[in-house]
Amino acid sequence: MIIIWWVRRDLRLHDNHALLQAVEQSGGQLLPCFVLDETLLRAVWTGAARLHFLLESLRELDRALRTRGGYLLLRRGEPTAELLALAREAGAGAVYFNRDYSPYALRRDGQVQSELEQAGIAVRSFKDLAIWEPDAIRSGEDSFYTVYTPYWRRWWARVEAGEWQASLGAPKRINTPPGLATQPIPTAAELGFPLTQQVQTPGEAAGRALLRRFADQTRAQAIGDYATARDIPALDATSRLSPHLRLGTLAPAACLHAALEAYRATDDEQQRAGARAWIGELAWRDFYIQILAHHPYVLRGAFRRAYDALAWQNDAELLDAWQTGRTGYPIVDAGMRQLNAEAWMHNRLRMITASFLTKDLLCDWRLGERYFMRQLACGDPAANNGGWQWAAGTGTDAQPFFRIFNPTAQGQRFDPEGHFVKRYLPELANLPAKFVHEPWKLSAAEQRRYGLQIGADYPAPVVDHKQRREQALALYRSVHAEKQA
DNA sequence: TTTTGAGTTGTTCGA
DNA sequence: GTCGAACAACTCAAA
Repeated sequence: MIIIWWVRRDLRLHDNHALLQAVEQSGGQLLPCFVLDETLLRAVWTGAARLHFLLESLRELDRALRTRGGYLLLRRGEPTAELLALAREAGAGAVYFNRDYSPYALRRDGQVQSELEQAGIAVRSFKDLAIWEPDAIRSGEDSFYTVYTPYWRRWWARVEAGEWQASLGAPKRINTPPGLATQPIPTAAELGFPLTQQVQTPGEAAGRALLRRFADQTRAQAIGDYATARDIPALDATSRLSPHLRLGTLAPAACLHAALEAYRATDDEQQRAGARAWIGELAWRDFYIQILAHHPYVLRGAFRRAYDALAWQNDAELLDAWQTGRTGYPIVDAGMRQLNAEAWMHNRLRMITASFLTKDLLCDWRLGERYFMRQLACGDPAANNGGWQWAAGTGTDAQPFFRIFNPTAQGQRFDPEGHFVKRYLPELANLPAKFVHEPWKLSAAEQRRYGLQIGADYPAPVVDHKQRREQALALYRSVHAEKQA
């Protein structure tokens, strides 16, 4: 039987559950098909960087398929219609794909399943995107967790108990019938999304190489140092795997497998803590996938609905200053300029910039959420929404609302010498460490000495943190008072 | 059913 | 400069 492998956000040949099953069941008679869905091209959350990463990874996937006797079929249009047409054209008896859990994906996949089955075509889907799927981790009451820590305990207990197993490997030989209609893979620019960012290398080979670099016990010790070094943005101490996990050029299962090897290979408690911290990031990913699957309304409003009443100011000029990295707070601006330049931002900076937009600029977290989605190669609705709601204090964990990041203190704590800030704000290059996170404190003479005129070469702070902090506290208190009323 | 302990990542203030 | 307490109340999860 010929089987269609419906390629979605699993752009790889290794460790791919739907692909492995499809090859096994079809004896290699496989039609790998990606449907470029016009709905996604029109979505407000789509950005050039992620589209570029997707398309170039598809190009690489096609090349990899060709070395094994196959090729990629690219279709454009509505997935149900395209898959149905392809199945009829090629005489395929089944469609296999890996499950996805966003509201849009669930709706789309449900429709594909029912319409194809009505047409006599079998549909099978597989766990692949998550380590544990949304329904898999339940509390004692058989309900779903909404707090991370107990979720993590259960998640990790099941892994440690050996309940989790990956099926790893790649098909050696694929036989795709020749002569089927396929379209050339376009570039992002050809689809109306000119690329302006320096995006990291897409594709499966790059993803696997990054994981090897990060997990390699003998050389980098990167996983082992992760727990402490990951907070220093000037260091290259994070895995940089987020876009690969977003588009599936690397398997989450391969990540967990590598991290468990590192974890089990040592008795050194710091090393184990580092590995566990990184594994925790995979659990966070599952956690927010699960939150979105069970509470799809979070894409429209606050997880804790009372916080929908927050009266944001949404000042357009302040939002623009934040987006373009011109707030006058160096650690915030460096983070935003990293995002704009590279379609990626260090996690510590994501927290700092998100806190600043919501609690210093008093802008709705959804404005930041949308901007991140457009700019990030790794932008994922579940993780991005979870992160923003956490920063805004509207989300799953009961973060005290008075936990407001101080951009100066955060800079001094996590970038004490200003190495990171200076990399993205060259105008601050001559400043001594003492001033690098508060350049507005330079006297006129010092501004001349260091070649930096505040207000001309670099902006004065657009808001006063101390004052805005009080305003944010009052804003959140007002919602709290309303809840009591 | 009731009770109890705890909750990713922080800041400020005053001793 | 360092340290500990205060900053609120609420909800979740499990005993």
